[in-house]
Amino acid sequence: MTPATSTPTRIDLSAAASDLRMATFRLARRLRQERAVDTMSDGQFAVLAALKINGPHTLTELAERENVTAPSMNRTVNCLEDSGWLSRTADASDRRKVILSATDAGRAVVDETVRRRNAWLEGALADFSPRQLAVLAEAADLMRTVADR
Amino acid sequence: MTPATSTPTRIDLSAAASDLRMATFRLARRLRQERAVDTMSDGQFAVLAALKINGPHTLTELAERENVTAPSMNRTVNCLEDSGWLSRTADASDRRKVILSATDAGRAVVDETVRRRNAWLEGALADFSPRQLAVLAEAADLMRTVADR
DNA sequence: TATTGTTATACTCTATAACTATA
DNA sequence: TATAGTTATAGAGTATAACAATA
Repeated sequence: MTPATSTPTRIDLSAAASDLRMATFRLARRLRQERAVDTMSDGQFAVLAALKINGPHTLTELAERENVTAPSMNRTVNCLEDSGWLSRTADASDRRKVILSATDAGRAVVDETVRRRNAWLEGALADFSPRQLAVLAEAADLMRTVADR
Repeated sequence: MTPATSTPTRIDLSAAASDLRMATFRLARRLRQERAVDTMSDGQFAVLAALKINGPHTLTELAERENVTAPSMNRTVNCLEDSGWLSRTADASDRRKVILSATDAGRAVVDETVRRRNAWLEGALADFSPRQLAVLAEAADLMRTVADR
């Protein structure tokens, strides 16, 4: 805005970056500790949650979304299918393709896992004021923007 | 504290927790991609950074800190030692113990990685307004508070 | 006997290469 | 010939069990 704020802003940028980097790693580490009891692996959960939230996908779509190879995703999908959380159906228009969908049980597992993983953080956030929660909500949005660059 | 406000607050709390948790993991994952040495794994870097920042540790201390078993940490330490980034020295007072320290080269690798991650994040934050940077700065402070619970 | 570090071995996750079926 | 999915096999990383040295 004004010249008086432009120089501090440049200094703040470097400090803000360093602070945000350290805070992000520390919170990620703490959150990882709290979910150590989970039965499903991170990769399996990410796939199941994507299917529940964004609807059915093909194998290649899931592999690209999660940045893994098709054989690796195929193994993850096999595990989820063996557990009854995911089902394969043939694509009528292109018979090379297989449509992957979360089953009712799979959707329930996603909800339950999200609830459990959120529980600790919700407890921690309960001490904060509505204004502080709003700050965190806006920051989360900005962080997602940064991460998707 | 009326029923009219308590219910919306509880809903916001759950959503804020979920958004913050996902944003934190995504940003941490993106930041971890910025490294000084491609051959070093995330686990190896975390150990080396801990030794550089918090000083020498024993094997058991490192294993507990990183939430892995002693044999697993021993393997990580062996890799870092083979690369010349970490050194073992005997503990004079208790000869069962081995003191693990980052070498000069190891400290330099940590510094370079931190520098790269900060530079990348600064570039990403450059698009934001002073108000948005202030939001991120306050959020970083709150996140640190949560992580230290 | 308990603790610290280490080795032996197995399991999980991911990757590359090769194969089958379909477009 | 190219694409979608799958199987075969190998390389990291982590785990449990067993062992050696020291307290």
